[in-house]
Amino acid sequence: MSSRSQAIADILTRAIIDHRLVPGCKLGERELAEIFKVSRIVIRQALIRLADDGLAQIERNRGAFVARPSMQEAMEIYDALTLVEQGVAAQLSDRLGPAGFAELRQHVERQRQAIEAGNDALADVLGQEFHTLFVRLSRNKVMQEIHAQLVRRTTLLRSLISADFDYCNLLDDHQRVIDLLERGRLKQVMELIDAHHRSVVRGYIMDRQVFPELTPREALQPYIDGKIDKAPKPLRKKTAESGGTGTHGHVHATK
Amino acid sequence: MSSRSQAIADILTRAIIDHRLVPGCKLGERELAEIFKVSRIVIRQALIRLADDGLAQIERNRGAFVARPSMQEAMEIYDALTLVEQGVAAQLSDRLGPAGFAELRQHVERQRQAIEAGNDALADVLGQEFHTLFVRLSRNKVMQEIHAQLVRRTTLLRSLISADFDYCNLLDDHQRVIDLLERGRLKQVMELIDAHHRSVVRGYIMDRQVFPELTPREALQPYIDGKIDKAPKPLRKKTAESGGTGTHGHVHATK
DNA sequence: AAACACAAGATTGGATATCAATCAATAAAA
DNA sequence: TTTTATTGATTGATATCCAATCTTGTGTTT
Repeated sequence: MSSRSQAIADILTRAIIDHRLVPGCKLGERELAEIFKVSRIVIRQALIRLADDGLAQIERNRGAFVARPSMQEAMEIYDALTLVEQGVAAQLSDRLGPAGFAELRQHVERQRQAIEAGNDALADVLGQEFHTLFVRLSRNKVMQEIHAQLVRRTTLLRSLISADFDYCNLLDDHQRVIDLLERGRLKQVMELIDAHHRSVVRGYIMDRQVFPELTPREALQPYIDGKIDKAPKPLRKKTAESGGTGTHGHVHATK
Repeated sequence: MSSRSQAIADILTRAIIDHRLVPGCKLGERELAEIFKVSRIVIRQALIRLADDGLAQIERNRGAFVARPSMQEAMEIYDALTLVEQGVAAQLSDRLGPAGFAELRQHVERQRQAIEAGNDALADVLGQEFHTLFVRLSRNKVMQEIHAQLVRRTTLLRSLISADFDYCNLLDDHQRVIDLLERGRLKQVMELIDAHHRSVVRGYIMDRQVFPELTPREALQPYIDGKIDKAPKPLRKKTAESGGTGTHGHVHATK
């Protein structure tokens, strides 16, 4: 079993990517120590890990806060993500066998079903996981870790914006990536990946102010109680109502 | 000023990439605490940072050691580095202006002079820095940090191998990358980057045994005394004598 | 009333001492 | 010689304490 501080860092990470802890939220040592019932030092170690991961920012003598990336940094993160996924696509275009393509298609199918069922939260998660699966097929653990970190940071970014996503578009993109990749159309795949991420960034309107709806204690309690474990269930306020027909749950950017 | 643990992590990182601390070397908390004259807690925090960076490995109840990457991991690191630099090259092929090209050429010229002067250590460092400069020109801080971490890990890898490098070949590669990039030959640039890294990996013969020549105390003392500060001066046992003519310092893999 | 200065309180960064759990290595027994 | 116990050392973690610094609230001055 790994260390306590790592476990706490994992929980904090989950809470952040679940948008239960929003950017700018103070992560006080004493408060967290009480919540997790550990000493302040363990909390500090966890916060160091979060800061190294880009999810928290530690200011000397002021404490740690959930990171509040600038628009500039948001762009850089998406650029980096695009670069990584394009590179992986290039590698996979040579090396990916039928089993790999099958796995990708199966995943897309699962997401399609989630959308049909109107389960936006699940669809959101599956949409993210597609990218993770994509990179995992490269069989490069180092690359996987880099990519996972970037994905976490993009997930954090979503707390800062008031846009939502069009799951169908994203899903179609995934489907097309698979098709193009299988037919060896690498150039088109890479353009699609670029466009895919741009379509996400385009909707970004950074509201510098984010209102925390939960105190850290409220945000973290479910994880401690074990009420939230493996299956990610993001807490997202949907700004547009989710699709009612059950077949095409389009959700568009608001404002 | 940043935290003490960060400063110590930086020193340890420097000591590792300078090959003063070799893979497998035990990083005992008590010992390091005495060396740096801080408490064990600060050391532990520094070690956490190193582990997050992939330079150290923490085993529960056993302590921290300088990372000893497997051959598999070494390959993955180089693959990731190739992927990143190819991606950056693709970005730069659009966006890099004359000033950027001038900066690259100037750097290569400096390395050429170092080689002519027979200063292998400096040439080595400059050779590394070319890659860093290359990525910096992308103006993406997120990407820079990812790349810097990968470079640190490749530098660590060099402690594990008995091969040395042919500076001229690498320098020529750098020169050619610039030329090709300027002429918009992106495809060739990317092939060259791939070949460049492969030529490095090809010489890898991992000796699982590495003999520490310095105790941690000996390895770290110079940094504490401030005798080694900014300019990296790697301590490398050259397995072949450095070029004597002054114009072509070829150094080949041994054994 | 607004601006500034200053003191009190709170928080972080770090030190020290202490304890339990675990690993490593030696010593003892079969 | 192999196996088992014991001992010692190291890590993971806690509690307590202290100094430096930041925040805040108050009071004074203009």
